[in-house]
Amino acid sequence: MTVAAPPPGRKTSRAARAAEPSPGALAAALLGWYDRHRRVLPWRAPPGVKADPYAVWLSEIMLQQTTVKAVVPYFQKFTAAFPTVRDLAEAELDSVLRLWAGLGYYARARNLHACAKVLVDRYGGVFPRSVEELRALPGIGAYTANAVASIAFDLPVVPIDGNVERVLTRVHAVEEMLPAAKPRVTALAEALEPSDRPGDFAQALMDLGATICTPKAPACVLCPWAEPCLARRRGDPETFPVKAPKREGLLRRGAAFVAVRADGAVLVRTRVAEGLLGGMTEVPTGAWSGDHDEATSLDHAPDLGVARRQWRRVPGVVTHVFTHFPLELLVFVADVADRIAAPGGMRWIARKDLAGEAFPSLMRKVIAHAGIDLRPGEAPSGDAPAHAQKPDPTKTNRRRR
DNA sequence: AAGTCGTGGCT
DNA sequence: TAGCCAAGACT
Repeated sequence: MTVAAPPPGRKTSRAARAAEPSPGALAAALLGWYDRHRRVLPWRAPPGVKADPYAVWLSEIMLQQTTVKAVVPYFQKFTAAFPTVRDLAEAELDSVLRLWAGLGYYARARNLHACAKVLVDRYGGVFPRSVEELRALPGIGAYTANAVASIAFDLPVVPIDGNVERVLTRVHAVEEMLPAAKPRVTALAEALEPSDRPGDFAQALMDLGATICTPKAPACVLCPWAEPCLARRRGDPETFPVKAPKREGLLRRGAAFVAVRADGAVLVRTRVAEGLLGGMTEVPTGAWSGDHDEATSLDHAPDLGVARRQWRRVPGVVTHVFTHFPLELLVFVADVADRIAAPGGMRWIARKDLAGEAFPSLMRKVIAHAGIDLRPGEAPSGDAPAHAQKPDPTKTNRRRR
């Protein structure tokens, strides 16, 4: 199946074109590479062993727009806490969100839980074995349906993710812009699908994209598809895939309020179930807007019946970048008495329970900026209030100049 | 169908 | 450093 490398500075000759490997040969080369270089991942079954649909599904949901490195510890936590789909279905949503906290895209956790319930209620806890039924489940789109179908059930379908798009647009030098080129990429993938080992083929394509055909500085010399790859022949593999430039979001600002009781408890509330950080825990904040007025920040403080001057501004600002907008939060801290009641819709969280709360990363930054260490087993010792600790300069963004 | 939806690691 | 972007889904 090996094709002679074209001479340097070549034009694609008729002979070279005629010698292009067949789809079957390409698939065989990729599977051979996979057998030698497949990654060992916690959710991946050893060679020759059937994959566990639950592990495949859980990992695929976690891996949506998320790196393997970030997912691994979460996958471990989830499988330990919820060994089966039924365990997950029977859990409270809040306990799922607490375990998911920090991984981002929290709709995935809500849909994960909803999906587990449907699987138990309607499928007896057994994953359906068709793409159509999988696709109809909460949180499972075209990609994940194909991923589960191929990896867990060896159905002959190809999940098209960012890796596969990159590999195929490079091999074929697809100049059409994504996502417009998506149908073409799908066709290219389907043309390569081998009659056997669909699950390995899918994973091989993704491993190739993740370890060899990387966005920057692809390791073409190690690639099983180096010779037929048109992008490599052209010498500019990094230019593929062609994507439309995305415009940046506008900066939003706001104020966050960390009320700390004498016993160390912190005032929090739960965000609405849908939308940004839906269902997650937060300290009270004012609105996040492009025209936040610092002078009136305290107007948005929770009503604890304390004087305005009890709120002291922590120097610096917490910055956070969401996918579609950057955010700057001023942080105010107030020490209040133990007897102060939580305003409606809010509650006090004991110091020892802070680490386990469903705080998204943004809120962990805010709380850390306020001088509170969320790490479990790090209760403040002695007289100094927890928030009197010096803010960690590595996690705090002081205003420059 | 284009906008919404997180986060951290990498270059 | 400042952008880029990772095994996308949903509306």
